Amino acid sequence: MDEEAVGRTVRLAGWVHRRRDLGGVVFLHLRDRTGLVQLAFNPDWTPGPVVEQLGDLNPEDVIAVGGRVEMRPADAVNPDMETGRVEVRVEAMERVSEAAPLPILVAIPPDEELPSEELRLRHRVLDLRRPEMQRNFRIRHLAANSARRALADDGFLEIETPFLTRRTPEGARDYLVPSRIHPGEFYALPQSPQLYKQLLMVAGFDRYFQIARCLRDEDLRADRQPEFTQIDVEMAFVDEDDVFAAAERMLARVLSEAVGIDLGGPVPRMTHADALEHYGTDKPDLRIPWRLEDFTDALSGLGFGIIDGVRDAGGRVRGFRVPGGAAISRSRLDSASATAQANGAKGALWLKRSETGWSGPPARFLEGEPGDRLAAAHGIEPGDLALMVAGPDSETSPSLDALRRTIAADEGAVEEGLRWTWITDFPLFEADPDTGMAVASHHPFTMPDVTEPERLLSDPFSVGSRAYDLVLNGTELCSGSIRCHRPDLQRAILKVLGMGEDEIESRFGFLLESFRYGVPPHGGFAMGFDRLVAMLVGTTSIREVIAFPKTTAARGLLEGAPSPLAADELIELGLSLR
RNA sequence: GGGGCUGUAGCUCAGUUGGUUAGCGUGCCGGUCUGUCACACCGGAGGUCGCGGGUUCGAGUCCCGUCAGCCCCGCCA
Repeated sequence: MDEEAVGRTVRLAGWVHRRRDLGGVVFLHLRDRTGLVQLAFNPDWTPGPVVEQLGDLNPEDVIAVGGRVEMRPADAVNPDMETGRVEVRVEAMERVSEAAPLPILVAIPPDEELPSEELRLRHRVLDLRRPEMQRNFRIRHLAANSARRALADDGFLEIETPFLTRRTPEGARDYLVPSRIHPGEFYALPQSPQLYKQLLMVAGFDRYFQIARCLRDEDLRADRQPEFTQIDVEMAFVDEDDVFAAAERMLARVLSEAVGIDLGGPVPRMTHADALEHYGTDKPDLRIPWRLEDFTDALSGLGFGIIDGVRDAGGRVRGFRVPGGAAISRSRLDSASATAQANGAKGALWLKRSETGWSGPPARFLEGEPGDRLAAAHGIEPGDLALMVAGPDSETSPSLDALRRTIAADEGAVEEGLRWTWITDFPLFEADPDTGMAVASHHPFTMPDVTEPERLLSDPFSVGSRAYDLVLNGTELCSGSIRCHRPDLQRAILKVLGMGEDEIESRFGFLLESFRYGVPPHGGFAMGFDRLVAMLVGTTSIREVIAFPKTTAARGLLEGAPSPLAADELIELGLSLR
């Protein structure tokens, strides 16, 4: 609908977005998925009955009109509107459907806040009509299409896997489906197609992908929904370089075709150990220029009891320099200390350097040479702040990660743009903090970086893995690994995780059995599609890119899910409630 | 499971140390207006202050509980 249509007689249908009744002449914005266009009603070209009917029109009525596309008068052009140079001079109109008064507005004035998310979800069909939401889902569609085409062009085959699956108690809680035919037995909805895609590799499908729904019965967040979508990819006869290249080819195409962004060359890599050392987290936000440093040498042995005590206990003083941060107020530093405590540390230490000297808790130990040494070793200039946490790395890392992110956000130190990185060389196992038991740091089907099963059993925590994550701006977007295709290593891994022979057989026997008949080395990844799209449209809540999301209490407000079952329905399923 | 924020008209919000009749904007209804685009102007209707209990002469305001939404921790291989 633009200049090229001028002079044409058209028939348009859509929703009444907004109406401006000037008495003799009436303007109306008609809206559909493609946008807005102005309808002009004027007694000079609009029949009387149509003009009369206009008075009854409500916002969100569905109407169909016939008329002629014309240029607007020069002084009535709206440069803010895509179709603002033209209008449709209406000669006929039909009111197709009448809209009741709206619980929430679709045409929200520019200075008005959005309705509460509760109301937006309850009246989702109205919320989704807003042009912003229409744009989100157009981008989601483009991204899915690009990913599918990119993978297909790369030789991947799209194959579907079951929704009704066997429960695998590792990992997240499963959503369960009672079997009517087998009372007392349950299907599990898949947390991911992990095992099936490995079976497809054994089945000879070389390169598989699926845009797959995954379901996990865990507590929710802005970036976590009970059902979410992954671009699930697996390939045989590959190493990490092959997987990264495939992921990057797909990503480059999605970014370029959906939103016109350039991925910008190969994604850099960082080891898990380096990420923890320099950023305190395995998903660093590289838009923040500050890196963690070890201040232990510069600050210990000066008589500051806290620091010397931590050092003697094997801990370190780590922190980061905030250029110009000396201007940060005492109260904000106090709240920084609270942030550190909320993340497991005893508190945060701070030091400000001015032209005349140091201030902050350790300042009195820094008179003269020690202060100069500190400044030189860590590049601390007058006007800078150093924010530090003392303790074991297990406490300082999460605290410093939180501090680095909150202070950077406060100070406007988060740079624009997209900063991607692969995180590699994860440990195979982590110790459960409560029980000390080994748990898989990625998942139990990851290839260890050792070849002897004995090494796994004797010293599991020293074993590395061939797992990797793709991190964007501090968000884990994608995760994967080269899989363990050796039955002996796989059994050893499951043993380390605390399973006996019988349990291994009953839960994963089908996988290990398949490995007996010729299994190709394989690996892959799963990319969080909702998070990717959220990033593409510029939001952090994946509810903005899911048409009908659940609330944080896992309810569907629109349809009213979940809902109770009647007694006879329970009986048919062989269930009774406590 | 834990912590925090929010809940007042259809919607977005204000509401002072507890005090008389709870307000602005928008939407809705009625009216005027022939080039608007958040049209403008005039008039009107609209309230279980989330719900329950308590303190008080008196509670939107204070206390306890509860429900809902959101954010975070735990959890999410």
